[in-house]
Amino acid sequence: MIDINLLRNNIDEVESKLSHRGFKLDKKIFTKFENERKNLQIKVQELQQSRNDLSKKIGIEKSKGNDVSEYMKSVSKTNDLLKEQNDALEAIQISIQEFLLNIPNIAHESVPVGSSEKENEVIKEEGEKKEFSFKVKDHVDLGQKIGLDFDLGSKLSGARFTVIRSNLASLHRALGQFMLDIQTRENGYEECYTPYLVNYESLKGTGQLPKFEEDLFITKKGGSEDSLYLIPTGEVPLTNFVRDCIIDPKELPIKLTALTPCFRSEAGSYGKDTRGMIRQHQFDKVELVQICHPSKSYDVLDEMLGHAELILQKLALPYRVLTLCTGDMGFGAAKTFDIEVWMPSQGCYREISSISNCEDFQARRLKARFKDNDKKNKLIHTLNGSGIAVGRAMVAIIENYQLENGDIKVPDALISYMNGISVIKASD
RNA sequence: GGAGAGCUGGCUGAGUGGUCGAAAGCACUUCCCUGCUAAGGAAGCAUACGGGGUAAACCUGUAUCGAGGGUUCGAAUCCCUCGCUCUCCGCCA
Repeated sequence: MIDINLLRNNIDEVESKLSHRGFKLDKKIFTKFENERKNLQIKVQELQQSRNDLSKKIGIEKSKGNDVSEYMKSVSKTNDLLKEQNDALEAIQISIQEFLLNIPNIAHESVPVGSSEKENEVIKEEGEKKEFSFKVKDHVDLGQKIGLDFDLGSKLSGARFTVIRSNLASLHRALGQFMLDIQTRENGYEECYTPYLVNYESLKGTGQLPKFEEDLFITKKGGSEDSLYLIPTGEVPLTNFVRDCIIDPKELPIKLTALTPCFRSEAGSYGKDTRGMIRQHQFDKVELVQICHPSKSYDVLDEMLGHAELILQKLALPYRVLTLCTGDMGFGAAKTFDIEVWMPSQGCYREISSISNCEDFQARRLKARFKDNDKKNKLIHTLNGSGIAVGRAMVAIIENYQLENGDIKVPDALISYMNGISVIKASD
């Protein structure tokens, strides 16, 4: 949520900045809401004041044994008027709140302006792309021989679900453990285990709700109206740790990580990446979250990029880093780096990690603050990133580590996690 | 699943219809005193959102005692619904 005061004071500037990300700000309606709100609020508060004064007087006079019927008459008139005005005020406040909740974050000034992924800026390319002396296969062809079963996933659950078996399942597990170990032991994050089902408030806090409900899976308790949502990313539970908290600045930065499954309905992506396990309804990811002082968040963003890159470096996978342009960023982000890994079969890079600084956008929704030196409560900044997506990392390994006979070499960094297995054999 | 107890400010905890945003203690901040330490004294000390003020200081209002609704001129206090916590029993990975 952006600061309402920005809209009150600099609405034209906000409008122009939001237009860079393809968001049309309805200035007229906001101004109308605000004027109404102001008038109503003043009226309501005046009425409340006079009711409070009168009620107090009634108490005092009554205790003296005086007649209070005149006061009673007057206060009941006030109350009728108050009820009417107050209802109107509540309605307008809800409208304003809804309006605010649907506005995306404002991009940081360093973010390139653009309308689509084409305008994203490549910052760097790292790692060496292997030269293959044979015709490379994609992970679908390779995977089917070593335990990647799309048909079975489809039978159990439907499209975009996959079963992984045998040594490949071990590799998948090894990847998750490996990443979590790096992030905790080398990069200093606290390992967390969190719920995978979260409530409405949590998703509102990180920005998925109310706007993006169609991207989520919703569950219902048997026989109950209450619903819980499957997390679309570990960012949701981890970032919500600080919801409704006033944090001692000595505790900042808070660095959290968790290996969680992620559930996404992928409602808007029919026909995209239907082959293979690039885009699934369910996938695992090691999430990194930092809660930090506002003055530090851009340093932290760079630092977190390094934390994600480290995984790719240790796995010796070629990758590149992009700064997303204004038009390609997520709803809550002020600035986002994407890491893309090299996929030999497609001859292109595919997203494997995304690291974002949300500045105070989530913190405002979360009411996550810290006590500053001047003793005022100020909003903290939140950052999140993948460190990194497990399923896509596995796909990248299958493709980049393939041998001519269809076997997959296990990256050196993972062998110890694989009980010494160094090759996943297609012939087994 | 059954039975019971509870939810008040950073914490402990009083408050069962009126002048209560809320006693008291702890913690914290500033000041005073005492040559250190310890102890003592004074004041301050919730949050959000408004209005005034060029702005800061400040002045002022409203709301908030788990959440929502109700009764009432007036609710922390009474009623209803929900959430959460704790204890005991049962069940269970």
